[in-house]
Amino acid sequence: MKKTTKTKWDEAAALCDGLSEDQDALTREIITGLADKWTLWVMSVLAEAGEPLRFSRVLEQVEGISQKSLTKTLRQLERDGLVTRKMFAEVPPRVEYAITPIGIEMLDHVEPLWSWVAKSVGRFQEARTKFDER
Amino acid sequence: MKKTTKTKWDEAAALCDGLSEDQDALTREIITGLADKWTLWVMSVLAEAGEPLRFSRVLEQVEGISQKSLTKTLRQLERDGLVTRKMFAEVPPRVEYAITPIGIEMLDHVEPLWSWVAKSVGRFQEARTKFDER
DNA sequence: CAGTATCCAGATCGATACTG
DNA sequence: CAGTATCGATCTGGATACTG
Repeated sequence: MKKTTKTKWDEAAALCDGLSEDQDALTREIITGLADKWTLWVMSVLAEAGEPLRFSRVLEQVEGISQKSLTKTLRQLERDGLVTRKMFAEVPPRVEYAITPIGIEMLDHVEPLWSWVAKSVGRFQEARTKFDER
Repeated sequence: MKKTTKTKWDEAAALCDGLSEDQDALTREIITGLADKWTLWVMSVLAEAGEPLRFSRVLEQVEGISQKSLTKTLRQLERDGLVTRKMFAEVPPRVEYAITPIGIEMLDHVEPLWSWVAKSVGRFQEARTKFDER
């Protein structure tokens, strides 16, 4: 019973065994980062724009985000190579952010999961209702 | 430029538009929950076990988790219908947790993303190195 | 055994004010 | 314009102690 391959999960587990401690931790960190409040939203805004956007454009399009959180989110994304930051030596200053190819790849891999959750949301609602009315 | 379909992301966006506010929020919440420190680990332990596990077995197998965090994680998973909790009226008490079919589906949909990140971890390391040495 | 209750340290995030 | 600095409310998670 324990040795049958019940889920595709085992494949991922095998893959992880081939990673160093650091790499495994980084993998987790990237996944965790994805679920941070604003990360996906910011990335999708940049992806949908299809062109570099200034800080203030992003700030507008990601409704509800604070300047501070946007700065932090963009720095993290830049750090991981998911977006680029280009500064122009002008007055007033101009900074443009754009999604990178890896960033797009990332979104493409997140999308199926997201879609599945969205499609399954009815089942989750049901589960919660049942749970709550006990 | 803006009207071309550049990413699969647009599909997900379209899907989300068909959801109510509540459903959209719940979708996000499920995704966010996935990235919580212990969620995936606990789920994969239950999936790999292939049979119900007692609280203390899970506590052992998820190294480093505290009792409190495990309780919280399991409650959330139970609430969303991803694991079941079965209590036996015995002394000493026995409680068994098992992954549900939806839970397995969920893991199956997380796995491709996880694998991609694991495979791409080298590129992320590179990005960070470059970022740090500036 | 399987929790709950309590305390506490650290992280997070928004709001606000200030600067090159 | 695009940040940084700072403060405070909120949340998170671990350690510890206690209970049906």
